[in-house]
Amino acid sequence: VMILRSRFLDARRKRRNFSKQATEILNEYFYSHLSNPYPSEEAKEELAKKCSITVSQVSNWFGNKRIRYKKNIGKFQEEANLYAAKTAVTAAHAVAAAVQNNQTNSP
Amino acid sequence: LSEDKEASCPSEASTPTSRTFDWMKVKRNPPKTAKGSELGLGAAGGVRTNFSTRQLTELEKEFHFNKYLSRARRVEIAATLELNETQVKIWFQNRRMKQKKREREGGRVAPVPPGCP
DNA sequence: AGACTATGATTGATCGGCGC
DNA sequence: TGCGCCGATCAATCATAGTC
Repeated sequence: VMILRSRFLDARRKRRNFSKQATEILNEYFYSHLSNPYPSEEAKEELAKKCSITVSQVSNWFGNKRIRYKKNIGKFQEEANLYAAKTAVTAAHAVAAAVQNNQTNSP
Repeated sequence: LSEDKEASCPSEASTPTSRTFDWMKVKRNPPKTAKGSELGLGAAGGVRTNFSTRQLTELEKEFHFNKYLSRARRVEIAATLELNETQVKIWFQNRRMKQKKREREGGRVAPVPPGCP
């Protein structure tokens, strides 16, 4: 197998990391759906659009993320808490906004 | 539509985050690539087989001729390339999916890489 | 510069569902 | 009851990008 992996055909493998924000969006979805991180085809399309990447890349990202996450959950603990807190803040803002609406719409 | 809440029965106590959900426990059965008996070679099953360049070239050539294989053709190719009929079948299966994927998102721009040389 | 790690892509093979 | 296929996923690996 030391046989030269004539993968020179995979020149397209010239990988480029996703933008910081794209990774941010993907991680946000992943950790806010940690109980079932399997986005539907529609969700993948939406994420792809937001991240400016292809649906396949979104699939690859989740595939790699799931495997690597369960391979070493501890290694992602910090990251998990970070995004958990982030979504909590977002939720808090939503609640605050809802309250505001309530006060202004139904006095 | 309500979202998925408790998709399963995670393990016992733990922090709100990082509970062990069922998807994290999923384990695939090892490949059963054992060809007949394989007494002589140690290419036993349980391991992902690496197709040689020759095998891939032949399979690719055949694929261009037929996207789908007949039973007879499959037997022929499997014998010629020293692979299981299942491996040949699966290869074509995967190859078709790969083709579909390339067609699906293949029609895009990018023929001109701006600054490179 | 070199070693080590993070990460996107590839791919042989599995899983569940469908049709015959 | 079994087989081939599809679509999604797994899991191991490849090759490169990033960090130290």
